[in-house]
Amino acid sequence: MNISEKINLTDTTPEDRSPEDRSMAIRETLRNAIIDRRLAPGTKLSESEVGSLFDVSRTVARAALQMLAFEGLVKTERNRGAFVSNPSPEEARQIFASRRLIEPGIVASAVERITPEDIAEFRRQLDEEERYLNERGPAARRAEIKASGDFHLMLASVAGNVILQRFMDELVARSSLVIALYGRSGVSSCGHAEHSAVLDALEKGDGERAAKLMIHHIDHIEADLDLQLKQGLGLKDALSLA
Amino acid sequence: MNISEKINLTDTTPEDRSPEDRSMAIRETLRNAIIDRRLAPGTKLSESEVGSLFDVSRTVARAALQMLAFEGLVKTERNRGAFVSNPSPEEARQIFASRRLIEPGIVASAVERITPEDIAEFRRQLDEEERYLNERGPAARRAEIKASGDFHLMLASVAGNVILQRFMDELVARSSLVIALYGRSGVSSCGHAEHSAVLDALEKGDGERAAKLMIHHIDHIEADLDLQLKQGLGLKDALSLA
DNA sequence: CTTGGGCAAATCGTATGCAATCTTGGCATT
DNA sequence: AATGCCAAGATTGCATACGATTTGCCCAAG
Repeated sequence: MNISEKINLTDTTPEDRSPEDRSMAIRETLRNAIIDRRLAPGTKLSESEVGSLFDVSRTVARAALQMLAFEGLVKTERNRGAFVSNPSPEEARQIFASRRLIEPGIVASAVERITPEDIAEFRRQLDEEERYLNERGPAARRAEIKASGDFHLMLASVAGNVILQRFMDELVARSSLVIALYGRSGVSSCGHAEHSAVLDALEKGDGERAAKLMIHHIDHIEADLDLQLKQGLGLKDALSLA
Repeated sequence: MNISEKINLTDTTPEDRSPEDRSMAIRETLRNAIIDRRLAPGTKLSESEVGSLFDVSRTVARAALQMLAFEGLVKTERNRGAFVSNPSPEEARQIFASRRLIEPGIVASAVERITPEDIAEFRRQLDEEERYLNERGPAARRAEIKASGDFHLMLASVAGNVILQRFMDELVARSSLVIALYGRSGVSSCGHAEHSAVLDALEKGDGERAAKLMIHHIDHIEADLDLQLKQGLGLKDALSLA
């Protein structure tokens, strides 16, 4: 199967494609394709394929894949290639444990720095979320998941700590993979309401409450997963390759 | 100045130098050189220099530098090269803010998983710390700083969350850079006692107290820094290049 | 003496070639 | 029929070559 159909090469604007750093642009495009599930876990991303897709040499394609490997979105196997990550249930648990630790802190910072303009921006974002929520079809689903993650990333951005922001970038992206693999229900139907609630608390300056709501939100997301570890077998990776 | 004298190429054992992943080994060696200050902030690390030093091509040297750039230990400037990071005071604050957020959580996980064998290992580690503390000379200083960071990394390891462990890897390494730049006193003379106190609390199973001690410990480290922000100029990077 | 332009050196960005390694299909053997 | 083995194909790992960009120096002009 050719992955080219799954990748929208135009979702990075042409002029951000500055004279340089094409590998960064490729990383971004692949990242987006992965987090909104156009590229399923287990998909092979060979250097030559990626390279020819973006019309660059293997060198720069490789650089992009290395970056993705570093943030845990792809796994590379020696002399075999790069594959979209297939997080284990244990990894999933650790991802959410990390989020439970970090996000309340982000909320606490955000409540002190958020501006009315930020609030308005958040409202727009939530409206968009809701719009996708009411649409049908896989495209809307994907957009909804993406938008849902963006809420958390915007929050991290408002918090103003670029290090935590990068950590959240990684955690949100990997969460999306996990949800793709282990999610059971119609995703975050509850998620939207919870996002709103967090934002309301932030607007009132009630950081305490916002943090609590955020933890509950994360709990709910994780509770919606089916993380039975039918592990113990090393071949479960092979089985989930499909 | 040649950086070769500053790098101990043998500090990775020859046989861990498996048939492959030389870039990983190079990254590790450079990392160690950076975090214990043999390579000062601002030092230029050109691809060819690193390559010839480790007797590899620029390709693999470049991969190592990319990884270091990803974890914030070096900064790369387009068409100019890679330089050991020169964290700004603001970055320093964000690093410690992140640690204040993450480390208490790590302690909380660790207290539930720590074994008597772990405790013994920690004691050994603290003894080593103390030994360096009582020695004189820059080498002992460097070793002390390294050992002090290792305490936090061991804790993360015991906590059992590989994601947080990786975050801590980055934060501890960058902290070392920050201390090198902004530290004022005889480093962690107090640090050792505080490490012991945290361990004691862990041994007693008092996670609450251990977490509090850890926060105070981080506060003390940061309080020892001189983080006056004479910023506002974009060229401050150039000034601090020395 | 200072300033501006231009040339040379150094360094990075990228493409490509070759060797090593892994996978796959078929064939022989049990 | 099942298993083990071997050769061919494919893919990565690495090195090197070439072009682009930046830097620093030197010299000339003011």
